[in-house]
Amino acid sequence: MDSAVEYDPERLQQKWLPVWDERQPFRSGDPGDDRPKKYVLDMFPYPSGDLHMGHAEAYALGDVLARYWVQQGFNVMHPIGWDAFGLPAENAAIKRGVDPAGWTYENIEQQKTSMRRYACSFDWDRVLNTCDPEYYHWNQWLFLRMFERGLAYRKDSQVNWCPNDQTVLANEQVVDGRCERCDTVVTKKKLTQWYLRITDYADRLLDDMAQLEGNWPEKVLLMQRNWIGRSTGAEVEFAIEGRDEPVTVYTTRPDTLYGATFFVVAADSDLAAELATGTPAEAAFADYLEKVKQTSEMDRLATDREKTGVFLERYAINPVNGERLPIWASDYVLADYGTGAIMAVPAHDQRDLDFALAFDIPVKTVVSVADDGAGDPAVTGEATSGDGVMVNSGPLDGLAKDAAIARIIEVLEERGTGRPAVNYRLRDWLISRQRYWGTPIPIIHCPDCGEVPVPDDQLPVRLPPAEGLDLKPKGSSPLGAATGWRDVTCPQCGGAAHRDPDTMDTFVDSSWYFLRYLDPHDSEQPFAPESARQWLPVDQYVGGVTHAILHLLYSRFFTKVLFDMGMVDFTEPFTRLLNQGMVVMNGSAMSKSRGNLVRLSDELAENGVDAVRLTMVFAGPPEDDVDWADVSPAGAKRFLARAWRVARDVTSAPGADPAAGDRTVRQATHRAVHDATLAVESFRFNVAVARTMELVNVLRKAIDAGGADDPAVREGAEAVAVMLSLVAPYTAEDMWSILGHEPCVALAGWPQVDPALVAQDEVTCVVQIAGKVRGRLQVSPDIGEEELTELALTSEAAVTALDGATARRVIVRPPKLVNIVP
RNA sequence: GCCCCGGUAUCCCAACCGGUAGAGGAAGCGGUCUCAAACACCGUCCAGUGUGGGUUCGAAUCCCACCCGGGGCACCA
Repeated sequence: MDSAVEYDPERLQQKWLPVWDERQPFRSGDPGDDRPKKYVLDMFPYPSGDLHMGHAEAYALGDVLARYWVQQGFNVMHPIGWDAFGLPAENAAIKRGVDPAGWTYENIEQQKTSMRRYACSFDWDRVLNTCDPEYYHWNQWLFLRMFERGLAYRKDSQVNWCPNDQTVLANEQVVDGRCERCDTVVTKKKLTQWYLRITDYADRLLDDMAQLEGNWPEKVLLMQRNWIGRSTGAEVEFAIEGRDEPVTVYTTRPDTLYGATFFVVAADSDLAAELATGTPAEAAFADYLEKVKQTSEMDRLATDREKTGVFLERYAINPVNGERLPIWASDYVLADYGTGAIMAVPAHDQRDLDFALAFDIPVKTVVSVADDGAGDPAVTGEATSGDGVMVNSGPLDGLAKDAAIARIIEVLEERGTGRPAVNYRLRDWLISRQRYWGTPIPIIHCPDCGEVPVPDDQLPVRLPPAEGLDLKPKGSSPLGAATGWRDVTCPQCGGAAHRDPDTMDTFVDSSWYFLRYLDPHDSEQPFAPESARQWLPVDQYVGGVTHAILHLLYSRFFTKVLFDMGMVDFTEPFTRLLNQGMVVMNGSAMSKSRGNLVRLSDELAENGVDAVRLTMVFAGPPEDDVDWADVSPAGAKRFLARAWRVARDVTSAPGADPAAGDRTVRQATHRAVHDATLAVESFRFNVAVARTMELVNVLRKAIDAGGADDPAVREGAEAVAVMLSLVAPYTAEDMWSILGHEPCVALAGWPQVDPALVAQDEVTCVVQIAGKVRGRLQVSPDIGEEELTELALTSEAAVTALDGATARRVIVRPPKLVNIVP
């Protein structure tokens, strides 16, 4: 051993990083590796600046699992890459007047260096950057395959527009009416944009969640279910007076059709405009529409907003009873859900009731709600939406809700004026972005041929250099100004044409990156299907809950499309999901403006990589937030030093037979390993660490009591080194070395547990009298029920309590408890 | 408003199927080391599990109601 007799994290980091770089213990691509596979995936980072505390937590947690599976003898693929396209990088580049590419690659290099030092078990041969042409080439290729299948299409519609970022946003990127990135209030704009037909997959996205049940956080599944929002009901056709074509509405409550007293069309729909034209209400409608357009998305979302609308002086005819229903235009009906028109049943729908009461429209009860005293909705102002008995509903009278729904659908189908229908909240995924730093959409617009795909052999369509382009957001893509890039000849007719100037949403990049890790340099295909069969699906995915809808939903969608294309043989990409919490400070998110930012680099300098990693893992359950004010990296460092000194103080030779050692110490070791194993497998990493600490305490005491040369102490110290290798790789490696072993401790193998040493020799049995602990017995763990009863009844506590009487009842739970009820 | 998760010592957190409430850490306090201090080491104090009811021989754990905190959904017909 050298002169280093004290624990020095900095020294260990400098000592071992080069050794690992040389030995590459985490390579996963070796042919002939016959270990069973595990694919452990961390969500890849965005290269905006250096790594921060949030990265430190996420990657520490993922690494525990990856390293654990390696120790358990698996061939673990644990890759890392960079999600390198996107607005933050571009905005930062604009601010500094530099090229987004240069800026991005510099950040990637910096993060890569930090990441290596942070010592995660990544396979560095598999690194990918989504902004590399060799990556986005395959974004374009996949886009074209979707285009061929009709899954990528262009349409003109009202889209979400962020006035700050000057680009459109997907529905998923609008949170509470604001831009997910910059918090600006989102407005609407009518634009022709590219969409991916994710709605075609709505049912499968919903139904395949059964595969994930129990392996994904319930919360995430619930959020996805809500987001997809499947509802079942019926379409009903209403004839319109003075119009040839009927108008179809969607309703989940066709049973209440007899209760319809008016009809509403979305004010901003084409249908509303058409119906208003030529009526006395035309001017009033125009005024109203103007007002609606000025209402921001924010205000529109307010739940207790007053109902507004305008009567169009037109009537719809109820197909079941011929009643004339006045047609109103209102903004409480959405143009892009269902058909943009509804039948209004005020008695049994709160929104319709609010509207009816505001405009003095009759309310007609058709469901008699059970005798719970619910009054007439028109009087109480409370619509009754529950089950009940149908009344005033012709052939439906007397039926309950479900029967009435079935019956009315039959009636409508017979007459050809209705049918069962399913609707979704989910909308198609808008992927066009009017920004520079993204994947160019590989379509050429030709005046004669229309939308022409760029031929595969001309991919990738590379981004033109940013130099000379004005990247400032101005509502149209900067690429449109790159004339040399934009103007091309049509691949079909050879005429003058131009490239689509938009770039793809960066969520396209991350929707399939887990497949590209198989071979990030494959120049023939996005990934090799046979490699996918070997490695996929991902066994363990680790990432923040912020992506509960967006990224995870899109990835699931892409996977199903790839399945349909025959490129993968599974339908769900991520078998198990762990959501880690955030790192906060004094209960709130860290931010510069709040002044509560903790710099990762400071923490690493102060306490070392291992102590920071340990702090993250030990703070609590991984899903919980880590409050940096509540944890103690200094304490973590102290513990690591204690553990390290235990190894230093071991004097027995490597290979000494532990069986010759102290049995109590051995029991402590085997129990610690046993418990830690269960804890890691169930994501209770903090508990696994606590068990390791406990063992270190035992070993310290044993050494201080003269056991430095006890082979059982060596056995324990080696177990500590291996267990610590999941969390504190530098410390663990050095301990392993001090204990006389060659690197790498990461490959040492998880310690075998001897069940005989885990079992207790003797356990304390509690003797309760009427549920209260009154005595204790030392008994064998496999004591029989009868023997234990006998022992308990003759124990001092029992004899005193019973005072000669017979127990009324004796509950015996060997070996730990006897409860005597006198 | 609806749904989900959580409330255990001063703080962060453990507690397998209901069976002795405490594993681990932090802070505090006392001590050892030191000229002194820091570090380190040793020892030690601290709760009856948010509140109220119920089930049970027995409840932190199961059930009901409520309070508090966090999260999700919220004109989707």
